Order: sequence, then structure tokens, then C-alpha cells
Amino acid sequence: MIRVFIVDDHPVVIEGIHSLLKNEKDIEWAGHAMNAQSCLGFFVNHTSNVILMDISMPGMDGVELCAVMKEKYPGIFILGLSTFNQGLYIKKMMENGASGYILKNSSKQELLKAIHTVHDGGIFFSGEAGEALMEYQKSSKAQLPELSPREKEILGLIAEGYTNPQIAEKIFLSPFTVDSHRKNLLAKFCVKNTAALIKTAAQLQLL
Amino acid sequence: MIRVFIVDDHPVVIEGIHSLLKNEKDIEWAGHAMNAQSCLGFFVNHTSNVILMDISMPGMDGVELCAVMKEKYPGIFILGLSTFNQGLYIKKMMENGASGYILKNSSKQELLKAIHTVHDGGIFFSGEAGEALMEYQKSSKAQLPELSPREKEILGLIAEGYTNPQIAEKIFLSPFTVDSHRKNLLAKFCVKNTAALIKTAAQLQLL
DNA sequence: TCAATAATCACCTGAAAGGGGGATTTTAAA
DNA sequence: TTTAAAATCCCCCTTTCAGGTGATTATTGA
Repeated sequence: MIRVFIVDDHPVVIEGIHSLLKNEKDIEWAGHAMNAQSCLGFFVNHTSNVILMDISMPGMDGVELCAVMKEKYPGIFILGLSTFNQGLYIKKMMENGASGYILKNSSKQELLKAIHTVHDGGIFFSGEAGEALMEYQKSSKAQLPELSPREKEILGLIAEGYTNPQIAEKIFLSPFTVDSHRKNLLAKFCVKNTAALIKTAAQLQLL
Repeated sequence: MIRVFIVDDHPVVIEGIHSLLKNEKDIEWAGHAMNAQSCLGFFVNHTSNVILMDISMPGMDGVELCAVMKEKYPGIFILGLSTFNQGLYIKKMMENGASGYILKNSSKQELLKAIHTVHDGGIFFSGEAGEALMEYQKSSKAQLPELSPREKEILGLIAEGYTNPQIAEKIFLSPFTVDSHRKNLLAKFCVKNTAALIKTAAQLQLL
């Protein structure tokens, strides 16, 4: 018997999935939580093998909650749930122990298949999400340059409108050093000037 | 009798709202569409007074669909529906004839109240959405500077990484002119350099 | 222990951006 | 028709940025 628990802050979504699953013979409704806190508190008394978890929730989001839950209850399988098709989040979710990812605009058939697959220890991706992940992994180096902490810090300050001398004063560095970091940022993002740098960073949600 | 029709690309949402409304005495389920096209095609044969409409859908989005539907069927009331709490979209939706806006993480009570309110010709906003709208309208002038077509064009080219001389060559202008527009952009956005300009524009979804 | 990376600092050069100051001409609205 | 806004153009000067080249010092992982 598959016991499904859901964590989502949208009543409509909880109701919808409940409605889709309630007539399934091999699936039992284990309950729901509307946020990460109540999930952590409430879940102790329940047993569930599969958790459907919204990636974006107020307070602690699904990505973090996923890690905590997997640590406390290694036996459960977590299926990410979202309206978005965001390669970045899917990857983070997987790194934190999720067994798969499904979009809320998936069909009932796809939802059932996903639940069964992860319950059997498999990995499932929504068609589009799967493609997004592939796309992401293929081009991750080009799209998401790995930034050092210092580079992230300086990128943020550049976006705020600070000039090299101002940044240097602010974080107690030589203007030369700040300039080096800035040039490395341009190189890592494969862009020629600040405008393109900030636009790209904004698009990749790094700001 | 209130006849509710829903346009949303998420089966879970359709199912959830259907489930929440099916036991309501004065509400009748008029059907659903999964995208703007099928809504436009399918809706002719149906009568409905209230349409719940997702603002973000593949293809034509709710904002556009709202305008089209209101033109074809002026008698219906449209209630925007979204996971987000985005003042900008709410405003656009309202400008296109919507009677209100509700978040998908609203309670059943709030959903019912919203449906009844718009059916009676009123205007309804989800608590948070309402605040967002107020916040938006209060600060809209400061946050959303009015840009001339030329300025928008040049802003876009700056974001692409083109320099003044390159832009000048591209759109057959003097570099001086491009520079003037650039300086006007900085002034209108109340920022001191390109980095802050692009960040602000990206945050306001102008890119 | 060795290699790789991050982080730091430095200089030179030319190009671009930013802060001022003006000016004329279209175009659209009042 | 007058006015306002947009769009166009020009020049001054200073600062900042970007490209190139080079270096030393942690820190960390293999």
C-alpha cells in the first residue's frame, strides 16, 4: 500500500490531488501539511512512503524541507511538485534527496505513474521537467557559471550600482582586486560588459 | 444560479476547484478549458457568468484571453487566478476587464466569497493580492518609469551588451543621441550607472 | 605532498560611460 | 495654434570599465 502525504500551501492543489487519488485502490491518503513547519511537526505521528512536496512555499521551501525530511526519515520517497519547469530547482531538489519531480499540469495518469515509480525506488520526471533537466545538465556550465563566494558578493554589489572603488572601500579590498573579480565575472558569464553581465545574472536568478 | 467556468492548464487545479465547489447549492459547474484556444473555441456553446482564469498559461496568457473574452461576452465576470502575488499582472488583468483576482492558496471561504462578489458585479481581491495592488499603485510611478518607445528599444539593446557606438550603428543614430537616451534612462530610473539600471529594469520585468 | 583554485594585489592602455551644458526638429496633444 | 514631449544632435571633462599581463599567498582536495 502506498501512503501519500502532501505538503503544499495551496488548498486547491491539495484538494485536487486528493480528488485524483481517492479512488485509487493501492493508494492511501496519509494527510497533508500547508507549510514546512507543520509538516515537520505533524509528520512524526504519521507513516507515509511517498511525499508530494511543493518546491516553493512560504518560509522554508521544498528544497530545504526535502533535505530535512530525508535525514529524519530516510525510508520515504519525495516527489517534487511545482507549477514551474525550472531546471535549477529540479537539480537542487534531486541533490537534496528527492526521487523525482512532477509538474502540476501533468495528467492523472502521469501523476499515478510518478507515484508508483518513486514508491518502487525509481526516479521519475515529468516529460517537460525531464527535458528541462537534460537541457540544464547539458548546458549547465555555460548557463550557470560556478561563482566563488567572493565573486557572488561582488556581483551583488555591482548590481546595486556600486563602482569598483566603492566596493573596494566597502569590503576593505584593493580596487585592483575588485577589478580582477569583476573581470573574472565577465569571463565566466561570457559577456563583454556590465550591462550584459547583470542581465544574464538576473535571468539566471542570481541576484 | 452562478455558473462557473474555469480556464487553467493544471488538471490538479481544475480538479481542486471543482471539488471545492461541487457541493455548493447556488453554484453550477459550467466546465473547463486547459488553454486559451480551447476556451475561445469551446466557450461558445456554454453559458457561464463567472470565469476563473489562470493568468499564466502556455500560448496566450490570461491577461490577453481576459480582454478577448470580455469583448465577446461582456456579460461575464472574470476572476484572475494565480499562484503568484504579482501586482503588475493583477493590474494588467484589471485593465483588461477582470473583476478581481484570487490566489490559489486562498481558503475555500475566500474562493466562495470572491465568486459571489464578482457575480454580483463587485470587485474582489485576495487579501495579499489586494495589498500588493495597493502597494503597486501607490508606488507605480516611482517603480515603473514611463519610457518612450525609443527608450525601451535602447534599454533592450544596452541589456544585450551593446555599447553606445554599436547601438548608434545598429539603429542609424548618432552616438550622441544614443548617449542622450541612455542618460535619460538613468535619470528616469533614478540610478547612477548601467549595472543598477539593468538590475532595476530586470526586476520590473522590462527586459 | 602536489596541484588546482580562490583570493589577493599591481600596472598600462584605450574605450566607454557618466555628469554637465546646450541646441534643433518632429510629433502629438490641448 | 500653442505647448509639451519626444527625438535628434553636439561638445566639454572626469571617472570607470575592459583587455592584457603579471604576480603572491592561502586553502583545499587528490
